[in-house]
Formats: sequence, structure tokens, C-alpha cells
Amino acid sequence: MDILAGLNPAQQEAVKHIEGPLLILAGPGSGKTRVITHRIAYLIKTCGVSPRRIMAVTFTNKAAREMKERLEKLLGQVSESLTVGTFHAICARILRQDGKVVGLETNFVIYDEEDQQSLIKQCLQDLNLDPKQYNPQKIRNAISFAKSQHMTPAKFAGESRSYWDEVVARVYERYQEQLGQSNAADFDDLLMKTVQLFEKHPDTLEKYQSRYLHLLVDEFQDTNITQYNLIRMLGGKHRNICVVGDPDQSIYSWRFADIGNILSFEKDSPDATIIVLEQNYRSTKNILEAASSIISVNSRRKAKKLWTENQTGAPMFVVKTYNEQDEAQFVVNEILKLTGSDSIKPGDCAVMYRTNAQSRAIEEAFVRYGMKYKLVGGTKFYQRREVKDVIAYLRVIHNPFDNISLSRIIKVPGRGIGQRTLSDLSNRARDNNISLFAAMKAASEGRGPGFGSRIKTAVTGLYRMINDFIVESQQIGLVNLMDTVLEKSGYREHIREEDDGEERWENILELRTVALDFDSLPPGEGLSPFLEQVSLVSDADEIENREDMTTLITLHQAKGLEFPVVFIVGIEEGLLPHRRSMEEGGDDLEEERRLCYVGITRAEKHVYLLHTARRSIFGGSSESTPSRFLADIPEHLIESKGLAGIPEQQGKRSERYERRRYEDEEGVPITTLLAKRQQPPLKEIIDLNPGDRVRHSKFGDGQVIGMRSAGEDKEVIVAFEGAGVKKLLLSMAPLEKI
DNA sequence: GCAAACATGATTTTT
DNA sequence: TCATGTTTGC
Repeated sequence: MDILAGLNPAQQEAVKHIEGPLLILAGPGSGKTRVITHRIAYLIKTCGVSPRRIMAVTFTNKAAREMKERLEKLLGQVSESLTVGTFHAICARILRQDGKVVGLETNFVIYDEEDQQSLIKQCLQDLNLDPKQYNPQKIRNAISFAKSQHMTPAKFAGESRSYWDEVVARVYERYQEQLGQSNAADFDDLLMKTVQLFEKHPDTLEKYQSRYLHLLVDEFQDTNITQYNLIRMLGGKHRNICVVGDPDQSIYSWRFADIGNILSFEKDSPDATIIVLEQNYRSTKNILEAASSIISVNSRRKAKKLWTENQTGAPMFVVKTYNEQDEAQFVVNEILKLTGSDSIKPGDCAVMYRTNAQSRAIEEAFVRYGMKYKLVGGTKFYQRREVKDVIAYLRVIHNPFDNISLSRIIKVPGRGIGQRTLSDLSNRARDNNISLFAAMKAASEGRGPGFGSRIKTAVTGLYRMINDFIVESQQIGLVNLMDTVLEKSGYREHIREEDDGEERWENILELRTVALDFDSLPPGEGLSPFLEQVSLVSDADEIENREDMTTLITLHQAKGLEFPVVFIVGIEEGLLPHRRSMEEGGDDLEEERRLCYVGITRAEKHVYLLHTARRSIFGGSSESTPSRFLADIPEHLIESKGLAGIPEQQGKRSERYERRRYEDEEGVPITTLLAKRQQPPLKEIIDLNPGDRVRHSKFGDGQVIGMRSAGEDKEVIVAFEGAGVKKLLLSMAPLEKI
């Protein structure tokens, strides 16, 4: 097989340029991943580089997994010895191996944002600072910023110029101490501590530098300073660093990603080769032209002119509706229309929005029409309270110094130890400079000032229980351990008694399924990799494309995906661009523009840009004006559309009526209904033929006028007596034959 | 120690 | 509007 076959000249150049630093500026849809994977294949097959000397870094697990899959196809088994992973996963691995010198034992835990927040609150309390005056969220953000810039507490304190900074510096210092005490690292630490490790121990750095002959970094526009430092250090010896990115798709500056890294790369590596990938294989000419017209308004931009051999295609459909319900209605109608005639499936469509709150109106419309959708984001599995609780138990077993996890499990299930006792124990731990677990031990052994006998019994009981778990964890497999913990701690019983206990228990069983993957390991050896996985994996990794489900997604999360049809809703002043980005002019507006650009360039064939006249916001309703970005699209590319077939006034009223009835009828908040609808109970598939009479739980009685297959499913077209003609999916719609 | 009333503040969230 | 965190009363 010829590795270069099927690549255009620029792509080939990028694959073949193997000596020295390389910067690839890759426009959307330009075959970026293809270039990276083929480059790796080329290095191995043509240049004879050992796969274990190549590292490819991505931002998401999903990207890493996809890259591995493609490499596996290209290279077969040798691909297994490549290092492919996220920044965080790769750093975690390095720190498990060599992190002792920066204060991390091999069994360190990784704190997520919630854990960080708890720890910061604790620190504020220890320092006698009022959390109302010093918002823990803001402090967390400030600390995260410091770490993204590779600033230690000392350096931060040295550079702080305001009273706020000084407070942050004090909290930051204490926070790091407490992380150390807990043998824990937060996400930012994974990166920063690795850099510190390399700074302090050149021999360790040398080990990795020598090993990795070639480095590849994807989504380079999203790296922060610390990540850039890391890459520079790792590649410092062989200098074969290949970074791939697109400054126009930089939409994470608020997570401290720094486009400046691209400039720095050029400056730091004057001999770098720069290759621009401008041919787009994804979108129509019209889509590309519209996207370019929006992004080209940004100043301080590397000019890049995308082109394509694809068709001219349809114009950009700009749609104005009265409010967000009508907007959603339009989307639903349009998807029904497209899937009826254009050989487009619901799964080919995506609805994108700036803020998560916007998904609600869209969801309601989908639910009302019995249309399936996949909502990306929302409450994440690993963030769920019950899942975090169980993980906290396991973390404490794995690392009893983990004070945050221990604080968490002390309270649930209720065992007579409340906030009061917990604070007391925490204070003792702090004053004696010991862990919370050690403080519990001391209390149960009756050392130090006494507790009331009831409390002492409770503390002793918990202490002994955890100790037993620790002993058992060495003797039994992971799943067995998890079952034991759930049973003996009383957590199972506790959670099942809650209002939505059944659902929560299901989630725990889901977590148990994840644990099954590690169950075959010898006793005591499954816990560690399991915890690593659950700390570093997120649900965004699960974005699968099913042909019967339309994707509902934020513009941010849509980066990297592609769909034949894209609806961008709420393209209005205040929303896109978001009002918060307009507060202090400057760069933020440019980022909003990039966000819009990212959204449009996801589309292959059709783009719909929707805006409303009025939109509800925090209860109230206010007037909206079309986004300034719309004005940047040349007129000849635009076709205006309205809410077809429904006179505005009438459509509006029936809409409202149905909505209200829907909520009242069941007497349950709409959110609950939405959640339930997402996973309908398996229902018997009924056999229907045109002419049959049917009853729909909401639309009433009607007659089947048509049937056609839609993937594995069937679409039924029904003429309802009251609600008109609807297209429904057989497996989803609450239909019965009458 | 815990449940219910009350206050608050709401962009985006790769790990 | 509505979810989340904090205060208050038992």
C-alpha cells in the first residue's frame, strides 16, 4: 500500500517532511487527521522509525481513540507500541512513574473541578476568609490560570499586584499544600508537575527526550503555555516536533488556551517549515464562502483561503421566527421535510447553539413530535452525585490520605457524623499536620480531646470499616470489592431509598459495568487503573453518530465533528456573539466570530441560520436583533425562509396551547419528562399498514396514510383528525392500533 | 443532624 | 425560570 496515495500535494509534503520542526495550519475539513495518521505510518513504514519512539498528543480521549483506530487499520499490530493519548493521560503516566520527586506517590488521585472546589472552600475556612467575599469559583479559576501559565504559588505571590491577587496567592499556596497532603493532583497539576519534574530532574527529562524521536500535537491552537513548555522540553533533543492547528478554530481562550503559541512556535523554531492545508473536502462552495466572509473580518489573523472542488450547493438559509418555540418548530419541520425527500436521515442533522439553555426549546419540540435526538453534554455521568460517591469510597481505599474523598463519604450514608464532627476532625488533622484519616484513627483510639460517646462510636465504626475495605481490596477483585463496599457501607440501601433511587442505582450499576473491564486483573491490581480511567475519561467521548437521532450540541462541543445539515439557532446579538463577550471589547468578540465559523464549517451541504424576534431570558422575554455576523455574509449566498405553512399568529397560538397542556397533563416538570423520554421503555413494535386507524397519546386519533423504512426503524405518516399530518417513528411514537 | 424555607445568580467546559 | 447553595428552625 502506498501511504502517499490519495493525498494532495500539500498533504504529501506534510507527511514527508520529517526532519525538524513542522507547523501545519489546517483549515476545517482539510484532512488533518488523515495527514497525522499517514505521517505516523510513513515514519514507521518508510523511514523505519520504531513506533515506540513516536508520541501523538490530542486533547480529547475521543480524538486519541479515533487516531488509534485509524492507525491500527493502517499499521496493524505495531500501532500498539505508539504513545497516543491526551496531554493529561500522558502526563499522568509519566508522573505515576517518576512523580515521586515532585511529591506524588504512584497511587496519587486526580481531583476534578468539584473536588478542587471543595478543597478551596476548605482552604478559605482554614485561612479565615469569607467565601462570599472571595468566590471559590473565581479563586479556582485564578489558580487554574496560574497553573496554565506555569506559575507556582511563590511566583504568583511575587507578581501579585492587587489585594485580590494576594488573597488568591495565599489560597493557592495552602491549596497546593493540601493537595500534597492528600497525595492528589488536579488536572492542571498533571501538566505543571510534569514540567516541574523535567525542570528539576534533567536526567528524567533526558530519558523521555531520548526515547521520543518524533512528537505530534493535534489542535495546537488550544494549548496553553504550560502545555507548550512541556512539548518544547520533550522535543528539545531531536526537535522533530510537528504541530497541527488552526488559529481560526481557537475557541477555548477562556480555558487559557493561547493562540500565541503558534507565533511562539515560529519564533522559537526559526527553521520551522510551515505548511498550509487549504483544500476543503467537506463543504460546498457556498458554505465555505459564507464561513470565510465571517472569519475574514477578524484582524490579527493568518490569511488562509479555503477552496473546494465540491459543488456550489444550496444557499445559506437564514430564518427569522417569532420566538424560540417557533424556531424549534421550524427546525423540526425542516428535518421532517428533508428526511422525507432528500435522502437525508435525522442523524445527518445537527442543531447547534451558543448556550446549553437553548437546547430546552429544541428538545420540547422534538419530544412533541416523537423525534429522537441525542443531547450532547448535560449532566455528565462521572459528575453524578451517586457515581462520585462510590468513586470516593474506592479512592479512599486506594489512597487513605485523600481528604476530599474521605470528607465526602463521611457524610453519606448518614451515620451520625455530620458537618460539626467533620469540621472538628478536619481541624485536628490540620493542627497536628496529619491526614483526616489519621485524625479519625486517633479519635477512635481515644487520643486527643474526647468526643461524645455516640460520635466516638460512629467514627470508630467508619474507621474500622475503611480499614477492613483496605485489607479486602488486596484479596478480592475489583467488582467484588465494589459490591462489598456498596453493601457494608449501607450506600446501596441509602441510595435506593432516595426519590430517584432507581435511576441512581442504575447509574451505579453502569459504573460497575465499567469496573468489569478491570475485574480480571489480580486482586488489588484493578483499582488503580480503574480510578485512572474514571478520572480522565469524560462523556463527550461517547458522541456516536446514529442515523436515527439528530444531534443537539453546543458550538464548542461541535468542533471536530461534521454533519450534512447544520442548524445554528439563536444567531442573535447577545447570544452569538454572547453579551459577556462584548463587555470588554477586544479579543472576545473575535472568538465569538471563530465560534460561528466553527459552527458553519461543520456543515457539508446545508446550513440554516436561525434568529428570533423575541427570546425568553431568565423568565422574562426580550427583543432580539439578528447577529452582526449575518451581515457579513454576502447577500447572494443567502436565502430567507419563514416558518412555512403556518400563518405566524395561528402557529404561535397553537404552539403555546400545546405546550401548556403538555406540562399540565402529566403534572410533572418538563425536565423530568424530557429525561424520561430520552430512553423510552422497550415497547412492542406494532404492525401497521396504510389505512389503519391509530391512536396517539397526544395527537389523538388518525389514519395511517403512508409507511416507509428509516434505517432499522419505520416511519409512519399519519393524518390526525385534530393535529394534522405527522411523520412519526414507529419505535418511538406512543401509537396504538384501534 | 437534618429538612424545609430562602437567596442567588445563570457562556462556553477538551482533561 | 430554575437549579444550587445557605440559613434557619426543629
